[in-house]
This record gives sequence, structure tokens and C-alpha cells, in this order.
Amino acid sequence: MSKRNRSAPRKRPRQERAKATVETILEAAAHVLVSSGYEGATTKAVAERAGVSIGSLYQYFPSKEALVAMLLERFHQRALQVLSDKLAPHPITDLEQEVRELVRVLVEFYAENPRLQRVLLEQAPRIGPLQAVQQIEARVESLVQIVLAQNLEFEHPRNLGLVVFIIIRALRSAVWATVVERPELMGTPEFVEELSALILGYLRPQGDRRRPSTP
Amino acid sequence: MSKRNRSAPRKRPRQERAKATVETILEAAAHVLVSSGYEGATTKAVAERAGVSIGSLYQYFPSKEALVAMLLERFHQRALQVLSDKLAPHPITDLEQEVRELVRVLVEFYAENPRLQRVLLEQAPRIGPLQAVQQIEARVESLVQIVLAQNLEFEHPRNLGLVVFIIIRALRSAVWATVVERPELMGTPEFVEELSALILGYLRPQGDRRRPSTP
Amino acid sequence: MSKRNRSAPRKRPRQERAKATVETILEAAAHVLVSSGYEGATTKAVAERAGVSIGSLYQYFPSKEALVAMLLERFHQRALQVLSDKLAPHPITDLEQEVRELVRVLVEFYAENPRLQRVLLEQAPRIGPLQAVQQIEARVESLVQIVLAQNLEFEHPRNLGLVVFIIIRALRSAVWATVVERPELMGTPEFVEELSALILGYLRPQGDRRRPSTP
Amino acid sequence: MSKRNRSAPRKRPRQERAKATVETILEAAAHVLVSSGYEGATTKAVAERAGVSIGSLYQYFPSKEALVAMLLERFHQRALQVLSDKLAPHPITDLEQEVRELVRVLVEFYAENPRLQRVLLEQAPRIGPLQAVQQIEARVESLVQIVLAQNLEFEHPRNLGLVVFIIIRALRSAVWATVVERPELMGTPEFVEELSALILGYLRPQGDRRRPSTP
DNA sequence: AATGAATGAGATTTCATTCAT
DNA sequence: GATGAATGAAATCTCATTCAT
Repeated sequence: MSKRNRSAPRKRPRQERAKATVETILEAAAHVLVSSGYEGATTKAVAERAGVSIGSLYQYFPSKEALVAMLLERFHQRALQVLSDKLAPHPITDLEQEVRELVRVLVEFYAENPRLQRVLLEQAPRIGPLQAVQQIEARVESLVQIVLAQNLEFEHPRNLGLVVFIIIRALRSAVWATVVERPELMGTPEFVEELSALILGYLRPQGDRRRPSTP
Repeated sequence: MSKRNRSAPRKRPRQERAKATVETILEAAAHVLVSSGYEGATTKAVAERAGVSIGSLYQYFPSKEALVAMLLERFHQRALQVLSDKLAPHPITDLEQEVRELVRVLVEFYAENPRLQRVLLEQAPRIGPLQAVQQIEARVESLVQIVLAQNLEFEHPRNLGLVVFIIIRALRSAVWATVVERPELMGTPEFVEELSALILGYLRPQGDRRRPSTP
Repeated sequence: MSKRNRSAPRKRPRQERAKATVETILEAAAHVLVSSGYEGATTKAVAERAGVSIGSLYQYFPSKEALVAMLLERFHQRALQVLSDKLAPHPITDLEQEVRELVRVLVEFYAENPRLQRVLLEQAPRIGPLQAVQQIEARVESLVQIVLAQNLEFEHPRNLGLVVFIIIRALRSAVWATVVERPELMGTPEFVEELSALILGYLRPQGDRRRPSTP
Repeated sequence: MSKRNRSAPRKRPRQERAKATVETILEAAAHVLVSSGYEGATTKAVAERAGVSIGSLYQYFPSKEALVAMLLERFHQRALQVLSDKLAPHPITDLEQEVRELVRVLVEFYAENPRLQRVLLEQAPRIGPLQAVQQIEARVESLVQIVLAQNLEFEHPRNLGLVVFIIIRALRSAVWATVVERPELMGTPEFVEELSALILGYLRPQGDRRRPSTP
């Protein structure tokens, strides 16, 4: 708790060689994190795996946390990219298909390399909201909000910001929980279908909400 | 990686005195975790705060993790109690009100002592699914499943187990994310309302799912 | 270093039951010392083996060292008894046979229960010269000195006290070293013969000492 | 009992700096052992005296025992050197003078720094026969055996190996016992003389052994 | 006296991190 | 910049020993 900004990378590598070193270290970190878990992944082990001295590692990453943070950031950036592609402004004719497609893409993304994701996601709450990640999430939130604003009409006014906040958290968390607890569900069409149902049901006109079990 | 079961309590206190010691230690741990955070909470500090020797602490808890694990377990047990009370078999006339009430109670519960919860929940993924917690969650899942089976009728057959799994994760994770990211939302009626809408929308007859945005 | 007289037994048991407890504890200690070594022999283990609470053990022995000291003392006392029997005043016609016999008896004694002896003898230098043991050794020294004074005549005057000191140490240490390093030698007639030769050669009239290798 | 090889040094220092650190630690250990005794010598105190962190100490010595073991080993190595110098192949005209000289040199060696030696020798049996020490002793035994084989002629055949074993143990142990029990004797010519007599008497032609007390 | 929980000093371990070369 | 020895704070462990019941 005594050092500020433990998660920020120390400096931006200028030379090609330095960039390559950073990549090597990150790859080594990913590997060691997967094979040894967060606790077991010592910085020494990462440095060795990367074929770099411990001193050099600290040249580029001020702390172990910064290493994980960087991996997390890249991971989120890729997630953002995937979402951005889907959310990019375009004429929407069938919101339902749109949502379904988004969920499918998302689940597909998180189904990759689940062991690394598990370790990263476990550390995420500890590392705290990274500057970069927050910006990314904010962008996703606003993208989603824009799409919804243009495609939804509620009978009663709703706090769209809150709606989006809840959708994102519910979706993200349900996916993460599944990565951690039931990775075998990831990628089944059924799972995608149910998650879509969750979102779509939530987005339906409020008027229906009073009679959920009546025909 | 060399120690097994770091999170399991070391031994069961037999005498009254020992039980009291364990309680004192747990209370002290909660206090120190809140005031110093997880990293800052040293076992020495916990022992001192408890007015107990470090030896006694390690007599009952083999690691700092075990301390947090026990607090987590108790926390989840209380959550289960709250849910069980609401889910106890009883005639249900209005599922919507039922769900709303459940969500309200849940949010209320998680709104208590948010600083401790935040620390505990941040550590939860690291500590891994505790035996005890898993049993508790399984019980909640089955309780929810029973209630839904008796009160829902879908036009199309749905995998109720998956539905419940998703509901629980989405709800739990949304609440936890809010505890960690936007504690100020906890306890607002609006938040409860939206979470309820999320669940209720999901539970609505499937037939509606095809036309979410049409009147 | 803070407690005085750690090796003295705490008190003299008055009642029969107490005496029996002391014996039980000593037997347990001997057993555990043999099976676990000095470090591995915890007082708790000894108490458990004796079927006694740790508190009761400390009722009779103020420290672990006192336990070992008591075993050592008894061991030495038995050794003394053996030697005393041999050294008891009696007409001596053949000193050579006398020495040989003494050595034989001594080696025989130390050949018993070598595993316990090894542990005890390893601790002996740490525990330091016990009051009781010193008295015993002093008695042996004086017994030996008396016998020698009556049966030896040196051409040149010798410091008989030093001679006895050296004989005792050389003999004792050679036997102990053999117990520890080559237990298989213990009890071979050859070993007894050579030790006897060591002593006898030392005791021979000094005049001979100038020409050890000339015919 | 759970850790293997407690007395073996942890790793070999590679750089000059590291070697210097090891030396500093050993010197500090010797100093603290003398001033505080074995029990009183805490690893923390040794590290502090050496002006080195506790981590560095444990980097090179896995335990307090390993520290003592290393000091013992060096001590024995120096003793070996002293003996080797005396035992080095050379024409021997007067075995008696040779033995006397050897004993003198040995006693002289053990008379140095008796306080440290006392502590080391007290711990020696606990630490057990170190690999290195055993090799050293074996070398001494073989050196002695060679010298004796070339300079002795017995009327009756003797097991020279056993003779040497006994000589070494008797001599060593008598000297050690004196260091511990009567350090004031060390260095007196009388003590050297009597020890020499012990050895020389033992080495005398066996024919004499039958009549030790007859004129 | 008996019991065993509690004590507490010290040993040991472990790394993330720093720093001299 | 690179290297790896050194640092040092905590965690962890281990018992001999004490003490309240």
C-alpha cells in the first residue's frame, strides 16, 4: 500500500529490441501464470522463462502487478475490439438478432485460453479498476447506450445508464463465472441463447413486467 | 504451492475457551482487514488486535488466507440464511412481488458493512470455491429451482438448471460488482427495481422473446 | 539461558503413583528419543506416549533437558555400578587380566541399547557436566586411582591423577566414538583386546617408553 | 525431521561479492557463538553482526546448524592440514619423537580459541558426521596407517586398521574432552607427554603386553 | 494434581523489489 | 541497459514452557 501506481507500466519502450523484450516477458508471464497460478508465478520464474534477468524485468514493469495489469489491459482491449466491431454504427433492423450475435461473439471471445483468463480475472478485483480498462469499459458502455437509445422505446422512462451498467455487469459476470465455474458451458449454443434471453427479456417494454407468468 | 489446503481451518476448537479465542481472532481479522486492506492486514496485527499470541492464531488458522476463507464462509452462510428464509416453501401468489422482495432482501444484505465485503469479495476468486460455499450455493440453486418449477410455465421447454445457474450468477455478480465499483447504488430502490426487471424479464414466457421491441 | 538449573529434576515424588508416573515418562522419553532423535522428540510426544498431559510432565521435569539429564544420570549410574563391582577392593594378582576384564565389562555395558546411548551421548556435552554425573565420575576416578596406586610402580614419578584422567577419557571416548561410528565393532573380542592394549601399554613402566620400536 | 540436509550449505557463492558475504557471515557466526553460546546465538544476531540481511544469511546457509557445520568443517580442515604437514612422507628415524611432535602440534592446535572450539565440539555430535569431515578423517587415518606400516614391526600380527582407529579416537576424544572439561591442561608439556605415552605404549611390541607390571 | 489451551521467542521461508557493479 | 546479489518485511512454523481452569 505504500507505492503509488503499482499497476502502471514503467516506461514506454523506444527501441525495437526493448519492445521485443517486453513482448517476451509478457508471453513468459502468461505462460507462468497459467502453469503456476498467481501466487506461484514468481517474478524470478517469469524472468527466467523470458530468458531475461530479474533486473531487466523490473526495467519494464515496476511490479508483478503491473505485469498482470498489462496482460489484463491487452485482454480487455481485445474484448473491446470485438465488441466495437459489432457495435459500430450501422442500420439495425432486428435488435434481437443483434443482441444474440453480440452475445455469441462475446462468449466466443471469452472461451479462448480459459486458464489464463481465469487467473487474470481472479486478480482483476485486487488490481482494481485500471485506468486503461475503465476507459475501455466506458467506451463500451457508451456504445451500448447509443445503440439502445436508438433502438428501444420504453413505455415508462428508464435510467438508461443504469440499465446499461446492469446489462454489462450481468453479462460480463455471468460469462466470467461460467469461465471459472463451468467452462464446459462456454460455446454451447444453449448458453448463448439463454444469455441472450436474459438481456432481451430485460430490454422488453416495461409494461409486460407486471404479468410475468400469465399468458 | 507446497502447502495443501491453505484455506481450510486447522482444527476445531474443543473447549469453550478455544471457541472464544477463535471468535476473537475472526473479529479482529475483520477489523484489521477493513482498516488496512488485505495486503496491509498482517497476521501479527490481527493477533495483536485480538489480544492473542501469534501462536494461537496459527493454532487455528494455518494461514492468512484461512482467516479470510472463514470470514467468507460465514458471510455466505448468512447470505444463505437470508435467502432460505425468503425461499422457504410457501404459497406464492405473485411471483413478481416474490422476486422483487428477494432481490430487495439480497441487496439489503450485501449493502451491510460494504468495506469488509469489498475486501472479502476481492479475495474470493483467489481463495477459490470453498467446499462450504459450494454446498451453500448448491442449496440456493436447488431452492430457486424448486420455486421456479412450481410457478413458471414456459411455452417452450427450457433447461431450468441452466436458467437458475444464469440467474444466480448474473444476480450475484451484478451485486458484487456494484459493491466493488459503485457502492453508492446499493440500497437505492431503483437498483433493486432494475435487478428485478432483469430477472423477471428473463423469466417471462419465451413466446414473447421473439418480439422484444415491437408493441 | 535465562533459567537456572534446567537439568535438575523438579521435585522428588513422594507417592507411589507419582513415582510410577515418573517412570512412565522416562520410559516414554527413552522410546521417543530413540525413534525420533533429540530434536524430533517433542515434550508433547513424550507426554502423549506416556499417556500423561503435557502439564503433568512439567510437574516432574522442569524442562526437556531435565528429562534427558535424568536418563543420562541413570545411565551413568548403571555404568558406575558395573565398574564399582569390578573395582571393589580385592586382592589383585594379575593387573593385566584385571584391566582386560574391566574393559570387557565396560564395552559390554555400552553395547546395550546403542541407539538410546547414541542420542544421550550426543546431548551429554550440551547438557554439561551434571552434578550427579560428576560425582559418579569422580568416584570412578578415585577407585581407579586407588587400584593403580597399589599395583603400579613407575621408574619415574608420574602424575597419577593425570594418568587416570587420560585413561578414563581415552577409554570412554574411544568406546563412545565406536558406539556412534562403528557400532559393529562393539563386542568383538578384538576390540576389547586392543583397548586393553591401549591401557596396558600406557601403564607399563616408563623406562620402556624410550625404545618403543627396538627389539 | 522434515527438512533434509540441514547441515549442508545451500549454495556455492559464485561472485566475489558473494564469497565475501559468506566469509563475513562465518566470522560473525564464530563471534556470536563465542559470546552468546549456541542457544543464545540467533540467526538474526549473526546476520546483524555480519551487517547482512537475514535473507542473505539464509541464501547461503539453510539453517543455524549449517552455519555451525561449516565452521566445524573448516576447523577440521585446518586440523587436517596441521596433521598432514607432520605426516607428510619423510624419513623417520625416531618414531617416538615423531609421535611426541605430532601430539604436541595437535594439542597446540586445539588449544587455540578454546571458547569457539568448545561450542563447536559440543554441537559436533548433534550435527553428525559431516561428509567433508569424514573424508578428512579417512585421509588422516590412511596417512597414519602408512606411517605406522613403514615404521612398526609387531611380533604378533595386529589389525593395523583397528589400531589406527583406536589411536585416532582415543587421541581426538581425550583432547576434546580436555578442551571441554579441563581447558587449563591444554598446552602443558605434561599433558603432551602423557598423551604421547598413551600412544607409544600402545604401539610398543606386543610381546611386552603380557607383563606390564613385572620388572 | 491434572489438563490442554495459550504463549512467544526464534527459526525458517519466501519473494517482490532494490542496487551496486 | 543488463545482471544477479542483497534486501527486508511478513508469513509461517515450531515447540518448550506457562497458566487458567
